[in-house]
Amino acid sequence: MSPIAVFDRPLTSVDLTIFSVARETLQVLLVRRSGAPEEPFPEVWALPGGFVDLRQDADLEHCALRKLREKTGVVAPDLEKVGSWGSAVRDPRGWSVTTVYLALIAAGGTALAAGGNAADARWWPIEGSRVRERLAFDHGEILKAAIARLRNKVEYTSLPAFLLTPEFTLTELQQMYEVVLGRTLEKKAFRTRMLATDLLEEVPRMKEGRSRPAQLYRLANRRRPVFFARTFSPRD
Amino acid sequence: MSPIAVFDRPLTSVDLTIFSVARETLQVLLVRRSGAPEEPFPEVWALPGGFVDLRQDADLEHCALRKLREKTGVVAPDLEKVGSWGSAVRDPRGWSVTTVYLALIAAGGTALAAGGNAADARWWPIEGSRVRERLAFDHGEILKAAIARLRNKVEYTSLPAFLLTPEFTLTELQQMYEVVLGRTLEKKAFRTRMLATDLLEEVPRMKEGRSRPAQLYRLANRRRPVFFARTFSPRD
DNA sequence: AGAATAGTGTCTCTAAGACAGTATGAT
DNA sequence: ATCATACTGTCTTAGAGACACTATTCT
Repeated sequence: MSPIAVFDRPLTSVDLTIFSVARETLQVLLVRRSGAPEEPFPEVWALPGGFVDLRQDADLEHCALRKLREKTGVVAPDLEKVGSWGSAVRDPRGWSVTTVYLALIAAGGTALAAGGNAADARWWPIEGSRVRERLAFDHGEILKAAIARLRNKVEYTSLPAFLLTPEFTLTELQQMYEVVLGRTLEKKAFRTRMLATDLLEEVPRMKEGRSRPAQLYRLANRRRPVFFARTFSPRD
Repeated sequence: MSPIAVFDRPLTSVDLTIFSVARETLQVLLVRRSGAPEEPFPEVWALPGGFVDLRQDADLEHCALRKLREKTGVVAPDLEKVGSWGSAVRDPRGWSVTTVYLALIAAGGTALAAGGNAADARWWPIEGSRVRERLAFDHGEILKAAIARLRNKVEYTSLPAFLLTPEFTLTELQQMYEVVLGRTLEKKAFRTRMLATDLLEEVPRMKEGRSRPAQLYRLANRRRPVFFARTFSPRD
């Protein structure tokens, strides 16, 4: 094989699908692209992301974490690969490959005001499998795939716990599942299932409200989501 | 944002994890790298793959299909993204990103003799989550992730059907599942489950053998794997 | 007392696991 | 008849779904 010429190298970027829940709706973080006319898709909304910086980024995940920090000021508790998209035509500047990550962040608390172009970052509600706005590049298709991945994974993991503040009630957790999945869940089955794992720890405190107080829980292990049993489950 | 200099572009490749089953063992296709001393990892076994050809390949999946065809002469019935790996150090030639695909091909029938360096392509048995040989680059880690993905997906899809010839018996299908998962399955539950979907179609023929003939089936829809019901399954 | 929300009891239903039993071919 | 393998009957168990019921706070 001959040496690889630089013109054989595609443009390489990272994009992020960052989800949260606000006002009982799944939301995704988008940024508005620069208005400079030499840029593709000027002023069009897009997934946050950007080109890999070979001097700054040790690997793709570091690059994604850096972009996330620059755009939102948060450190993602969970960053998951969604896939990569690469073709000759997805970017008018030439053959390009993007690697896409997915992150869930807690509702409300995040100030988007950190970066320079932060005024042009905002949450968009998911309607079905998309946002109302038409997105730059193939980001509409990518977002669709990320939502599908998220919904699928929520069926059998504790991922939605990352959408909540450190302490929460079972009802709040159930609401996160329901918002992401777009359907209601049965209360008793949900609670039995959640408590059957070692996912949650009671904290010795109740959430007071307008009625009966609710037990507060926190994640027993903040790092990675728990996987629930599924079909063909191994014998023990 | 300033224009992207070519030296900001990582090397970009595609690698394939191609699995089959032979002699009751899951096998992965590996190729031996060139012995030329200026190449990294000379004569070391590696996943088949190579750099994207910006003039030849329309997109990453076409590139993967081309590599697969060049190495094995088969057209993959199912090509699935596993993920991408990119870092400054995974290739000694510089910052590189590889996108990894997974394919299952039917046992036995495939002649590996197609390409030029075909003598250096062979099936390696999977032992646990790896092959005995030490692989080039980070291909050991990538293979481990691909096997994990495969095993996980087999728990709830009809993927192993792609490991079989067009017509097969339920016992043969069950054996494919058992080999991939590395554990035995209960016969009655397996058959009930398979026949409960519209995955299979009876063909009006039996497989004759040393004992009672077995009903032959084929896939009702050859295109994509079927997904089985799982926890939190939607109400109908 | 009544509203509101937290949390439980319990029945049904489905599908997996276990495993013994029956069916149908070759020899 | 015996062996080998295909295929089924049926009991048990685990967990989801349904849904009514009880519990604890507030006003």
